Amino acid sequence: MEGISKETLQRLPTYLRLLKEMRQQGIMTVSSTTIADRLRLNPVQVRKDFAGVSSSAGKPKTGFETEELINDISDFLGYNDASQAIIVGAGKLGKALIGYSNFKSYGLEIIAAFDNNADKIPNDTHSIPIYAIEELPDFVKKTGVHIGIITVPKDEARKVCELLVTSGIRAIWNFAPVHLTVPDTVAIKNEDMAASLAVLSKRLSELLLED
Amino acid sequence: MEGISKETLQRLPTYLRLLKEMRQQGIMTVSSTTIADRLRLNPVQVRKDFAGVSSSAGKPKTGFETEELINDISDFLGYNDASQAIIVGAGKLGKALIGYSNFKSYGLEIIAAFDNNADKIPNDTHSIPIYAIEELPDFVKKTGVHIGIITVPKDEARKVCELLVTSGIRAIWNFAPVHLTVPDTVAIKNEDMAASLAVLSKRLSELLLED
DNA sequence: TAGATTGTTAATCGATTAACAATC
DNA sequence: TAGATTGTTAATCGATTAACAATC
Repeated sequence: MEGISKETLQRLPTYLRLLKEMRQQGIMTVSSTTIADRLRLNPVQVRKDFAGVSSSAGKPKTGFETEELINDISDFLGYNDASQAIIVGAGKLGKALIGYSNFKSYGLEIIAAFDNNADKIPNDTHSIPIYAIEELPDFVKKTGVHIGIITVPKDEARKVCELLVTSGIRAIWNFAPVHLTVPDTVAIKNEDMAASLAVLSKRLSELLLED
Repeated sequence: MEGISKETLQRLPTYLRLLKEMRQQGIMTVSSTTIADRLRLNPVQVRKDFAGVSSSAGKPKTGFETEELINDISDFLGYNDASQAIIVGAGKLGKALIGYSNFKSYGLEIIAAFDNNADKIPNDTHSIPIYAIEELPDFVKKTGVHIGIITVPKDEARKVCELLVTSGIRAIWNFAPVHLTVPDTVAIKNEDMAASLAVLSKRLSELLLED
């Protein structure tokens, strides 16, 4: 229960995707070796990760039941009971995330968007309402929503973050290119494209040197 | 030079942002303690990270020169000579990334987009051309572009990835919710929203339990 | 000088992996 | 039975942090 490291936690969604893919192919049972091969991981690591979240043991010689693993991991990640979230900033990135239908299968349901120019924004395609940002605090209080997603330009991000915190939001997913900090009573995940890009670029330049 | 861990590498862009912010405020010199406080890190870690990328030492009692650090980190990350990239998939997310003007300051220049329905896509706002996907291999060969960004729906991602690899792309930044694997001669970064969300959700539920 | 801050060495911590007995 | 695969203990590896002398 407690023994799950952050690293394990981050691998779980990847396992889940692969397992679902395998299930679709009619694969009923899968070994840690197979999974490790597909994901370029160590089989011992895979087994340890599974042991942390799944009560059902694997069988020597056969491996794990695909279906059981899918259930256990989904449960552990809370994919079966979605949490509600609001998003602030209905620009391109905001809309992309709103339209990203997969979120629901990841246990996240975006129920409303907020924007400075709520009235100017054509509410095409999307089924969720867009409100003026002034209505945010009341909305949060009324609905008790816990998660806020920030997709505003970087100059507004800090202000929006504060507003979310004072309104009672308890978890913030920040896509603006600023490092936001919050009180200890609030969880934050700074989604840092620049950091990802740095890793990729570095590997690329190593590869190019090898040629 | 080689001594840079992946973790350090990922922290560098964060340092850089903070340092630039400070420079704008006219702060000429900064201590590792100050930076650590702002970013919730350990000051020793900050100093070690700096030592890995910057030749200029800090001065006891005063700290580091903001400007020098900015230069050294920017150089190290290659932000001063942008790499060219192409993007495959000009849907909402693709357009959001294309329009994300900040990339250039991160050393990434997106020079063209490719899409199944290139002709149907209104090439609004954006200055880069959108081509049919069939033209991708020739384009890559002609321009020698190294980096490919995948923003197609998940069912097409694998196919697109293969196309990129066979066309000669050497680094792939994948935003589709699939775990892609590539030959060792190609660098890949699977941008995994589900993994980020898992970490955030877990912290949130821990917080809510504390209440 | 006294005090803040540096750079570095050593200790700690945690995650990954190797080794191996158990078992289907 | 023989062989593949499991779960777990111990060894390894690497990153973080504590301790501290050096110095502006």
